[in-house]
Amino acid sequence: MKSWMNLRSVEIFVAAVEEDTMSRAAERLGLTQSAVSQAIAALERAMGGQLIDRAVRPAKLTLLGTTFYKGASDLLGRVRELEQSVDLDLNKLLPLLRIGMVDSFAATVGPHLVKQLDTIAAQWSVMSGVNETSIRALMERRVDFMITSDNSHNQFDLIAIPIFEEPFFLVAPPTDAPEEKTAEELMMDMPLIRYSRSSFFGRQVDAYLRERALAPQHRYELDTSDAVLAMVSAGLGWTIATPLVVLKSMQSAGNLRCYPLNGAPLKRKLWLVAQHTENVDLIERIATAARQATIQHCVPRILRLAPWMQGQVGIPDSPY
Amino acid sequence: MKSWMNLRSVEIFVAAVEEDTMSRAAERLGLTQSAVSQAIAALERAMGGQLIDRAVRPAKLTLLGTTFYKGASDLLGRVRELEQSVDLDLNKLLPLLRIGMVDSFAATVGPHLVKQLDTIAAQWSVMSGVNETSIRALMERRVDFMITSDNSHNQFDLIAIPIFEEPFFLVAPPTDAPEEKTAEELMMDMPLIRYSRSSFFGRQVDAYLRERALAPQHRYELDTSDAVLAMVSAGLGWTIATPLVVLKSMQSAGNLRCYPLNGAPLKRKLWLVAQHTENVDLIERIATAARQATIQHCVPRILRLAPWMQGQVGIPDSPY
DNA sequence: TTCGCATTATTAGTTTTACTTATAATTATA
DNA sequence: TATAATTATAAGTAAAACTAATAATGCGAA
Repeated sequence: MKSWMNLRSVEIFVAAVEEDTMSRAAERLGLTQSAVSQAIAALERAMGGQLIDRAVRPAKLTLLGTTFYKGASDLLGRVRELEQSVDLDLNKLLPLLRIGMVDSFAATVGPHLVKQLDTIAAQWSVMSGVNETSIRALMERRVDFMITSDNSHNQFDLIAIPIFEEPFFLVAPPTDAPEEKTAEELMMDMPLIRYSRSSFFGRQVDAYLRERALAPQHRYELDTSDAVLAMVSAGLGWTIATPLVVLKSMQSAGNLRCYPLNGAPLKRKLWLVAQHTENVDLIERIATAARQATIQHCVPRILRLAPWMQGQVGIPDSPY
Repeated sequence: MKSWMNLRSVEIFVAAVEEDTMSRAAERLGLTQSAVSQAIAALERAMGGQLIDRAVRPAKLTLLGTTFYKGASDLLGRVRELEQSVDLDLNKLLPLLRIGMVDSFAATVGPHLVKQLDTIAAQWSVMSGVNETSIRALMERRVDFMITSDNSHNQFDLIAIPIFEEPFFLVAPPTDAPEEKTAEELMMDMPLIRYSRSSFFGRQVDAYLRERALAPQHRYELDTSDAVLAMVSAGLGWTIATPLVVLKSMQSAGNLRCYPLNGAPLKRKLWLVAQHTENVDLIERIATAARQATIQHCVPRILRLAPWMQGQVGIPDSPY
């Protein structure tokens, strides 16, 4: 059960193969020739077969040696990778940092986040298209980090840190009628302005409505949240949105009214997602900055917009 | 430069994560709780950060711990794989052994090889189609071993052991004329019976002819060597072949005459090819058996057929 | 709070392993 | 056959991995 292999002797053997002689391997590793000889002999004893044919000079690898060398040097490569992933010097500038963000986040928190982290990378590439914020972009290494609500990260081998949580709510045009209507009444009165189902956001909203058995008439379907909110603002109907989305579209949307949805609140969670080979300090630093920037620059504006949301927006609990 | 990682402490950490507590990990590894505690503390010191958050109970992994755990358990998996590739108990039967062979080998040496190795596997799958003897079949793991002349193994990460080497020669129908003709005269007198270019063998012959600037008329092209030799035997032309191919087609081909080719002899090398993760003892045992079977059962027949070939057929030097 | 329980940390001593120095043995080459 | 280069072996030392025993910590219950 206990494995006989240890990295030190594997490293010594690989050095011996690569340097062609044990003596040179010893030099490279800062050891005596004797140590190398003993380490390789021990390896051979452990695996029960010769790795090196010493009956000829220069010594040649046996078949066992050849196969083992391939696997071993591959293994050492992975060890180096794992080591690097836990100690990267963050005082040095990264040459390039590629990060994807859902567009509502990119337009609201994004600038503050980049400003705060400016010193960690010489060059930034911030992408906010739908394609660049799907887990696929991360898997295909088009981006290194991602702030997204796509929660399919748990199906893959990725690190995901919760950054921000915000409720969905109902957005309607301002009424001139003095009496307040409830969310339900509004939903009956006017048509739904829909998001395109090609976005994760749109599918999330659809799922919510289906779950509630709400099948409102929908004559309008648009593929950017700006356009959706502009329609609402023009009095053409209502929609479902989250604070960041509304914040982003403030200019184009003008005046809007926000109503809480009844029942258990549907929330959207934004995650910082990264490959698990990514350096940990770096992940943590980005996560911290993203949380801070959101709290500092957006939460106050959100609460001004809809005070009843107090306690519903914020940072979700850490999962690990 | 020298890496701080060692497999033992990685193993201990992984056990601790998987068993949830250090005490249980100690039990699983047959250690004291103290050893586990110390090993993990040492790891944390080496990488300069906490892996486990002990301020809460049950203890939770930190982010660093989470990322490290993923990489670490992956690494351990690869270590086990590497270990297994060098110690497989050949006294136990393999459940299934899939081996591809070029058809001339399968038909001549094949049966003797299988007979000799019968005890190593419970079930055999011997494949000799063109597709099953190309390196691709090995890369796609449709077969575990392969005896082939396809030499593209050096482009991939494969083990290749030379098994047998044999010269190409000219095959012509028996003449009734008492005077001996030279190979060149024969090639001028009669048409070439060609192998289909879809086989590796056919392409090899084509390359040879092109290199020699030989562009003989070829009216016949056939896709099995049996058919080619049957044509030759029927007096329709000449072809180029190797001993094993002729041996294989003896029955269908009847009487044939073999002439050496002039100039540097073109040889075909047969290799035993396998993934380098394959067990070494197994590779070596198959290679040895294949060589023996060829020498014992085919070389004598070849030399009876063409005594001048003495010294040109045999086992090439070992490369490692 | 205070106690008991479960877990982890620390200390000191022991065993094992990794390494060095010095010397012997092996192989290739002149 | 000597000699140059390389590898192996023996004996001793330093470092590490581990154990046993005990102390410290966090949690839940009275």
